[in-house]
Amino acid sequence: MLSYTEENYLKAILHISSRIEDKKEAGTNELAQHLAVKPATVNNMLKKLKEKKLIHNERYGKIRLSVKGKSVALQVVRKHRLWETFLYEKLSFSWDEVHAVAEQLEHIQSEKLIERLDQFLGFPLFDPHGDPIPRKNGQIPEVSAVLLKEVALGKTVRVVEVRETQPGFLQYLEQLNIRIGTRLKVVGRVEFDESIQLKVGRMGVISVSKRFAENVLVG
Amino acid sequence: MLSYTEENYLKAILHISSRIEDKKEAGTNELAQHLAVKPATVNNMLKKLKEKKLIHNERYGKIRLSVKGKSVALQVVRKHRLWETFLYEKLSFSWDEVHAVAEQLEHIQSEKLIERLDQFLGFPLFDPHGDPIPRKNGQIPEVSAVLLKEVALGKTVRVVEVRETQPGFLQYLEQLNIRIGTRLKVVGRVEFDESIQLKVGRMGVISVSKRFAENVLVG
DNA sequence: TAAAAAAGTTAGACTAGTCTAACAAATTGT
DNA sequence: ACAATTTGTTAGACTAGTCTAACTTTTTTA
Repeated sequence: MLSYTEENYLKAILHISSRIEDKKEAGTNELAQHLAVKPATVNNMLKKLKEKKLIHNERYGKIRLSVKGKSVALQVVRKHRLWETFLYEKLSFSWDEVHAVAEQLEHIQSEKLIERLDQFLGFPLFDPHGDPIPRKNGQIPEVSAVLLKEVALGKTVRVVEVRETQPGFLQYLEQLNIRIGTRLKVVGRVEFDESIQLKVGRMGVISVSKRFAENVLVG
Repeated sequence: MLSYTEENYLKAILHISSRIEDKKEAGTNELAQHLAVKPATVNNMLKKLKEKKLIHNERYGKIRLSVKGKSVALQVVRKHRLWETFLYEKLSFSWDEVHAVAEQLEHIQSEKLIERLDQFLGFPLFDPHGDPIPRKNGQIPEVSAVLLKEVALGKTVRVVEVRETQPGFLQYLEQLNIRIGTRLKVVGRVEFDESIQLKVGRMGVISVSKRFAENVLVG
């Protein structure tokens, strides 16, 4: 049985190494920042995770999850996203409130609880932010989605997932009336700052930044 | 914000000191046994709890919760019992499975979560075991109820609680048109098998078993 | 009522997870 | 290419919670 802390390290490694954007392996500093601890602390923990064969890592080298480590991390993510779904759908939490509480709930140890919760929620494939919920066997539902940034002018698409989960961003989306499933039409592009003009549902046209368009996935 | 461990100590003190049977104050050994740690460990923790003004205790003296300590302990119990109710009612856990998982869930920190859970469950006053669920303000629902079995001949009473909540039993009650609030009049008793004759509402007389009468609380 | 038993306390040590400060290796940017 | 910067490592210390072993106080009982 892994500790709360160990689980968090594995989850953080998974998150960092599955960010496609840049490279694909986690480093000590990056991990430290992600977990809000000091690099020395990370280093210390890496030694333990290596001994437990949950990660591969050699001195001054990058950090990779072992098969076992990845499986644990995926189960933690599964629990996190199932709880988010529960909070959102059953307890009417708002989009931006679910994350913090799910951070705690994801560490509850009970196979049966998760099985039953999954069932109670109707075996959802995606959480309220549109992120895929790993299955019990570690499989991840496909998200055939594309960054809003990549969508051709004139196309109409549907919001499928939101990358950035900080409350401020989610509240902004809420304010713009954009949520999972909302239809968007790309009606313009501004070269100068790479911002994009969108028609939201049947409302007016709004302008969103490049950064915004990199954090919304559509399909 | 108290730690998981501190909360457990307070809860244990509350439990021990509210067992009316014997005396009413907790001792170091008793507490140690209840928490599955050594007396020395308890002693160590008592020092901390005393500093934080959560308990009253002097050298070689008994241990009592302070007002603040009791309030914390009651909230932990509240959370525990709400989660038990959730597991039982919504996730179909059985009577004997709920406790272990609720032990973990009771330490999740989120006011809102508990408020919403309470609401989601319909503000229950008693958990699946019939134990009262302390309210947000620390008030404990009165259990001024009596087993149907104990009711004197000729008396009319109202169903207050059902101890046994297995589906079969509940379906049986449904069939007899008995639910929370139903008026019952005890119109007869059979020595031989301790069964009881009841008049239900303004319907006819029925006969229920001893076992039945031990699982219905009235007041 | 005093010896035995039970209950409670203290000192000192260990583990997990964290920190700071000093140091070492790798990367980068002219 | 090599100095500067970034990244990673090590040693040593701290806190929370636990332990064992030795000790003290209180309670029980012969």
